[in-house]
Amino acid sequence: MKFSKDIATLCKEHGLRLTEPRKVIMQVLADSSDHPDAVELHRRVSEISPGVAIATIYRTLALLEEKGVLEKHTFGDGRARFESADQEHHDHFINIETGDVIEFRSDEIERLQEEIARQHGFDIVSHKLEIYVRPAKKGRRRAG
Amino acid sequence: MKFSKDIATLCKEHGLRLTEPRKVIMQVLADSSDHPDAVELHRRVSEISPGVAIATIYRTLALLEEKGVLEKHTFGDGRARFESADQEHHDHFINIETGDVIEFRSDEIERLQEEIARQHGFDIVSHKLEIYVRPAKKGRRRAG
DNA sequence: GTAGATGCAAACGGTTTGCGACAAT
DNA sequence: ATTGTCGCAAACCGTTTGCATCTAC
Repeated sequence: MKFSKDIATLCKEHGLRLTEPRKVIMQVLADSSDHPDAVELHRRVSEISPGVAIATIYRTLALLEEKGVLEKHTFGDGRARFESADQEHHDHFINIETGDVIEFRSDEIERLQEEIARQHGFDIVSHKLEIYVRPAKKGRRRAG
Repeated sequence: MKFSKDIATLCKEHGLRLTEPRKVIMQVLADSSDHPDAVELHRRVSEISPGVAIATIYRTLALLEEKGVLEKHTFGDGRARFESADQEHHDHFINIETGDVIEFRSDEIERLQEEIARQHGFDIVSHKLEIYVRPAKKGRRRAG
């Protein structure tokens, strides 16, 4: 996950103290290429800094979301996942066989959404498109 | 909410006993034009049949989902909501000012999703598009 | 009569919070 | 020194489950 600025700068800019738990949590996020949930994040953080409480993970994530640094997503399974908010908006494929989350973007879909919302008399505040997929298997006829 | 068949028939067809709680739960669902969550459903059921436990609500909903009679949705707030599964697929607007859920359908968006999934080497299993909206207010400059 | 369904209460899993201790500024 | 942050444990909320009882078939 890529942040717009380095960790110390992000904290300073948002009036957050640069504490050890925060450094580790943000570093782990920065080093993650997937979308870990809080419990998985806690596991990874604990490998580096065993004392960090899961409450601190949640508080830090909530804080970073509040500051607009992270975006929260909930992909059906009840657990929240986070990603950097400074990226361009995108949607997600969720590979139901592996749990992997893959990002994609379609300007055409974005545009259609705007159009449909307008037709219904709405302004879009945000949206979420999740496509649950499995790897394409040509000629596949039954589940295997 | 409209079911494809009457309640007795639905139960019989799926090997479910036609019990009093089930009759009431399904009747309340049939009479609902919105998408109540389990707790709200329990509240409505309790007005008619005060003895029904919330566990029975959950069990009945899970059973009906399993039998393909209902579809489960989770709109961000953590609570599951249900709708009849025999309708044509559609997506949802969620009015963030009122909590109302409005259904819509766009064949064009459906088609684009298929196309993009194919480009990524995926088969779509299901998908979920939720557009969080507020009523359009022309010239609106600040929140009110 | 029997298996399935129910009510109750306790358990669950993810998340949040109150509190006193602690440490970044 | 001040105030934000921390770890801990308990609370929370929606949901699920074990168990004894009940009831539709």
